[in-house]
Amino acid sequence: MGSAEVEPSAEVQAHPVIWALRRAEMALQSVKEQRLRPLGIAPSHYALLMTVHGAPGLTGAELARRLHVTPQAVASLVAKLAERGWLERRSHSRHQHVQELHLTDEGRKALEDADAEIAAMEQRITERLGAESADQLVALLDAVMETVREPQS
Amino acid sequence: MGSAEVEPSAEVQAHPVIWALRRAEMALQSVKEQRLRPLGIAPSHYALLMTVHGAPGLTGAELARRLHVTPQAVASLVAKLAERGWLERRSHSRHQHVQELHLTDEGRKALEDADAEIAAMEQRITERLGAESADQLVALLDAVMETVREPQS
DNA sequence: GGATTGATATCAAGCGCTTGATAGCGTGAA
DNA sequence: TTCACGCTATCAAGCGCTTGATATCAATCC
Repeated sequence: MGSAEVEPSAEVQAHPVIWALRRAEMALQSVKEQRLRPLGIAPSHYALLMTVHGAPGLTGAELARRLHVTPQAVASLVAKLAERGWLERRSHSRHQHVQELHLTDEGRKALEDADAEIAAMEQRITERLGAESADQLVALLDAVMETVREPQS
Repeated sequence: MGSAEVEPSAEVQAHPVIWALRRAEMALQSVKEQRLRPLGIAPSHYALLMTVHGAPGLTGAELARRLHVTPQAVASLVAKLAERGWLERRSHSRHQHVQELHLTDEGRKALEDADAEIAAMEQRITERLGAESADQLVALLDAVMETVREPQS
């Protein structure tokens, strides 16, 4: 126990923003996984369920685009979640071999439980930072994302 | 091409900080990989080389702890980099089966090239945000990390 | 001194994702 | 009508990492 909490200091000092971002995100993902594990839900499951919840009737391909993974990865995830009875595949009216994805009632319940955990994390962060700083953090992160995606100088 | 740039809006709205952080980090990692690819260096290679550079003579196990991966993953990486002639394994004086890791001159050169790319990213971000905001972003990210790691309320 | 503990490295198997390739089907141009 | 194109899903193989288990050796305890 007691993770050593060491870091590649040379890199941290050289590129503080990039490393602060990576460290924070890794910590966030790690805690997310710990909180979701008792529910039997992997972070990828949560992301998938959340996306289907926000856009019922999605196809696997569209889901893959939104999650930034390949259609094969989505197919594998969907198969597992469907087998658990959390997700339902209905064939599209026009295109029969296209599958529209919908949450089942059980799926909605599971998502609700998972989302409560994530919401608690978000709330603790917002409380600690304060609403203003939280908003500012989001704005700064968006700026970083835009900057980084701009064509290289 | 043209990534659709769509997002699971339900989740973004529900947990703005967590998602802004994830989006920004994913964008950062994606660009990092694109910039490193022409050099034949994966992000994991870069992180490993950087860590060995900052602490020459590290063992594989210690390296694994610092990179937050398993010793097996490190061993695989080290084997590849040693085969390329970028990394050298010297057996420890007392413990013969323990390997101390050192960069070769070629390894240092490769790391230099890679680091120039990452440094350029950091610089563009800092220029865009301004020094003050960049410092503030780092502070906010550190606060997020601390908050998230605190024992649950 | 000889057994136990702890840290190292390494072998083996599994998992989740990737790239690559294939097949079905609706749409629009020739 | 027909044929090429685009988007869907899916099969197959590979890769990087994980968990689990094992062997070796220094340090420590009895």
